[in-house]
Amino acid sequence: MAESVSTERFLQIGEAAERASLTQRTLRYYEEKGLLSPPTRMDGGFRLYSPEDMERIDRIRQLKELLGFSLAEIKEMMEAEDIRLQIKAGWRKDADADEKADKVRLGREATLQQLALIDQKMEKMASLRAELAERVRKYDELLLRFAELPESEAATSQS
Amino acid sequence: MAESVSTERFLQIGEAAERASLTQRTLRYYEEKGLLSPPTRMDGGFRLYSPEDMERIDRIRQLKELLGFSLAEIKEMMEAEDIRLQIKAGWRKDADADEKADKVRLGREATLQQLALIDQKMEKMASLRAELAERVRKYDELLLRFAELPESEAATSQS
DNA sequence: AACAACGTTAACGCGCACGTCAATGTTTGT
DNA sequence: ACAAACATTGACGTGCGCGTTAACGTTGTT
Repeated sequence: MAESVSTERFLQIGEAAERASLTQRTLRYYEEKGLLSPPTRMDGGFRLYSPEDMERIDRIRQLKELLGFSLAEIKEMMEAEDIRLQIKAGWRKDADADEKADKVRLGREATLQQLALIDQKMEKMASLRAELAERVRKYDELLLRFAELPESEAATSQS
Repeated sequence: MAESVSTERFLQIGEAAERASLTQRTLRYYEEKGLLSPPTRMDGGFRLYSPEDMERIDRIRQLKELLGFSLAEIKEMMEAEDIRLQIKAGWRKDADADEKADKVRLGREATLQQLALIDQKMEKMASLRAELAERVRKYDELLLRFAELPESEAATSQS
């Protein structure tokens, strides 16, 4: 009844996949590609995903779907996540304060990098958005002119 | 010296590709897939891209790189662009005012759809951004505590 | 002990979005 | 008239991100 890995909150691949809205194949694939560190296993060899694993999986999904990064790119970017999860998991007792501070600084830097990327992308999106909004304005303008001159030739427009 | 298609502002595939930061293969591929309507040709068969074609190509690039849509999705979305370019190119004289207004309405609707998609994506990005910013805040907090307690065990943090 | 439900690895397959020849034709400068 | 630069249409190749199938082992329930 009691497993070695404190069964609470650990999911095996079926539920993990479902909760993450991914397939089992995808989770195994991410592991193959080194995006996910090999999860703990049950005695029989079944994968057990920790809550931290689940967080990480979610982050991967966001980076991929939202920002459209390739798995290779994401692997690079996950440096920040790695450090954060290490910190959350509690410090190694063999590390002294200076070492810890260095890690935190690294995590901070990597996160700032990601923020910069996001800001860049949001800027471009905002400008695309503005362009489209302006376009709608022009459509509305045209429609108004149709409404005003019901039966005449409503100006063959240019710009 | 003078070509049939008023050579001004028309680019052949080499320059077109370079200006769009795409390859010639990609332009031909987009044409194959119906994302680009067959451009005009020189007498020898060389493709000539109009400024409108170039606009369209740029829009495709934006939708793909910025928003991460597949070419199939983009093809659907380009309905709006098609209508807009038809309008810019001047109305067909065989269409009456009602028909024109309908077209404009269609273009408007399609553009609004795209706006909605962008807004959706921007919202999600903003929330990811907030999450990362908060994370940086926590890093800074941690670093402050390291600075305050120079040599003691600086709290094995939890959340 | 049996059986369904769930998991494992390994291997092949597939659609997308092009890359990369190869063989050939066109345009342009001299 | 000829070469160098540029283009054309196939056709096959490629990397990514998984899907799918096969053969087999584990877990939980009855």
